[in-house]
Amino acid sequence: MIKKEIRRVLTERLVELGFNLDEGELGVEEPSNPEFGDFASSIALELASRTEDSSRALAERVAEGICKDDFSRVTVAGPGFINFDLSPSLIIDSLNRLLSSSSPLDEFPDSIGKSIQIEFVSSNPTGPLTVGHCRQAVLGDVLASLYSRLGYDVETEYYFNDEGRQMDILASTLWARYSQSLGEEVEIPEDGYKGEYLIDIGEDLAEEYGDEYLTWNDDTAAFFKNKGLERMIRRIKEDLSLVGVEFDNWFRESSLHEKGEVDEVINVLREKDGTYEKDGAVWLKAEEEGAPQDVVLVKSSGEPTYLLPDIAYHLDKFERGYDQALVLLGADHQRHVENMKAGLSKLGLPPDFYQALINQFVSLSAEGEVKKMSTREGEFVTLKSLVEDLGKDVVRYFMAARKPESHLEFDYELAKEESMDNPVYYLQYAHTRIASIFRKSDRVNLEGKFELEDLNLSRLGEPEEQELMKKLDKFPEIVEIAAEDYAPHYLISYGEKLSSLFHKFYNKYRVLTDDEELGAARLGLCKGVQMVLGELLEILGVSTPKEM
RNA sequence: GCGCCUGUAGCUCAGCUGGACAGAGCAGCGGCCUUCUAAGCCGCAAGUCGGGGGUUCGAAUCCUCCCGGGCGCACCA
Repeated sequence: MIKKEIRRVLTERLVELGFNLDEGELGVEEPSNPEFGDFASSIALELASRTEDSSRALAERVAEGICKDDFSRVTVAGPGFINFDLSPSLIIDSLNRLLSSSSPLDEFPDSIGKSIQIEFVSSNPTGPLTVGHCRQAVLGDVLASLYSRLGYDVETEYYFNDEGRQMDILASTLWARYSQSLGEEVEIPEDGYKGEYLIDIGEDLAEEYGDEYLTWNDDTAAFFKNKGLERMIRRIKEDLSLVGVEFDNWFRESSLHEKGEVDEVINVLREKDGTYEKDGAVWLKAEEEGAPQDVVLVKSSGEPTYLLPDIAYHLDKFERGYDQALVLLGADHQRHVENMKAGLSKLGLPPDFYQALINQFVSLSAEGEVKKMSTREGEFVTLKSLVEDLGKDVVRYFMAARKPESHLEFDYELAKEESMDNPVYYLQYAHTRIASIFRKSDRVNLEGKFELEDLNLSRLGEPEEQELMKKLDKFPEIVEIAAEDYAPHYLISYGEKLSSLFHKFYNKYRVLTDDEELGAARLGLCKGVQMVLGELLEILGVSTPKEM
């Protein structure tokens, strides 16, 4: 990465001049105006106040001493910006490194000895997954890919409640549906789950078990609870696999109770003076830890609230040895996050262990198709219907395209009808076009490989070619900051820009030309673009078709 | 009322840890296919970055107030 190199050179020079500053703190920008070079630093503007010099004079002093080998130009502009123009050889080296590596992210080690656990979706098995869950599924899955590319040890986990009131309601509703499908006059419970999915499962069970369970008793209740849970989890897994998401672990809340971890946590919290009793309930002293107000851990009925097992769950994660636990939660859980932090802080966990990424809701631009879809499905648009209508690639792309903390307005019309204008195809098409060129080229063997030794990349002198090479160089940094900022959408912005540069290049120049040396160099450039775009699409979980 | 998120072109949104004249896609208008797939390219038009103050050499970006939208403020999960 050239940017890192510039940062290093600049830091070195500043140290030489007697400044001591933290590495990485140094600002290096990519100016929007090409006149200001490939990279620019405003460091002199920031540091000038510490010296006798004007910012302009300081910039000049800094620039003077910078080794010029890697740059065709180092200039001082405006009030004291230092602008760098990269030398062609530096850019070509970068492409050369890419072409001789097995992946654009080779520079990241396979393992950095850090681990992150990512929990997402975690919807309780009482209904089908919706578009909201779908966004989270995609975000979580992409983040997991990003971290694993960076060398983290990554584990994804789905946490679900498998007992308690919700499961009882699931059981009684399912029993009612089962009975109905056998012709019995049974009403579903008032607070039951009304969606059609339980009718299907009820019918299934009726077919499989006949009238064996028509009488409601403890055994029947247990039977439908088990079956309901099993079938719902199966459906959730099926839905997730439709968008290409698979979890490493499925974690049952009941296992925490079985192992006594919930009781243990409340005891530890008591010991650490983190709780008190009021009105027959046990409260967490959350306010002391920065939460807006104290919250109930154990109700006066003796039942734990949702918070307590979740604290126990995260202690469990901590004890499993992860360095960091990231949880994706919907906007309505913001308060819960504050309570969790308070609870974990009382337990003495490191403050940065628990990380929550709050994502805002998804709304569908409600026209035509969408409305039909929601009446068919009941109250909500399901993940399944969305993917069946639009396909995995489109859904994943759209769900990852916005920053998580923004509302996502899913443009259904654009996603569905406009195959021509649909942005997801734009990236895929760039990748496919390259595949097509390779098919036409006799320099490329069947595996898409070609000889690198005789590539003369210095033939790539056109501005479009230079731009492409520079852009390719930036990919690893994009992956890094997308992971750090929990911002998968950086990949989308970058990918659209890279594809755009490629399409422009493709339109203006021919790759396969009579000038063999030039053609070979351009094939090399195409290969680089394909490697980066392929890696990017793979992280996003979007396919790379050979033909479109 | 309080807290979190959000308000950028007609629409949907980018804008990297504040940086040098604000970007993209869609929609609109006008061009480009005997040559590697036109799912593409080129051009035109379009914005007081919600509004007012402040910090700074420099603000869409930081602080503050106001206005508008989403979510939350349970012994629900």
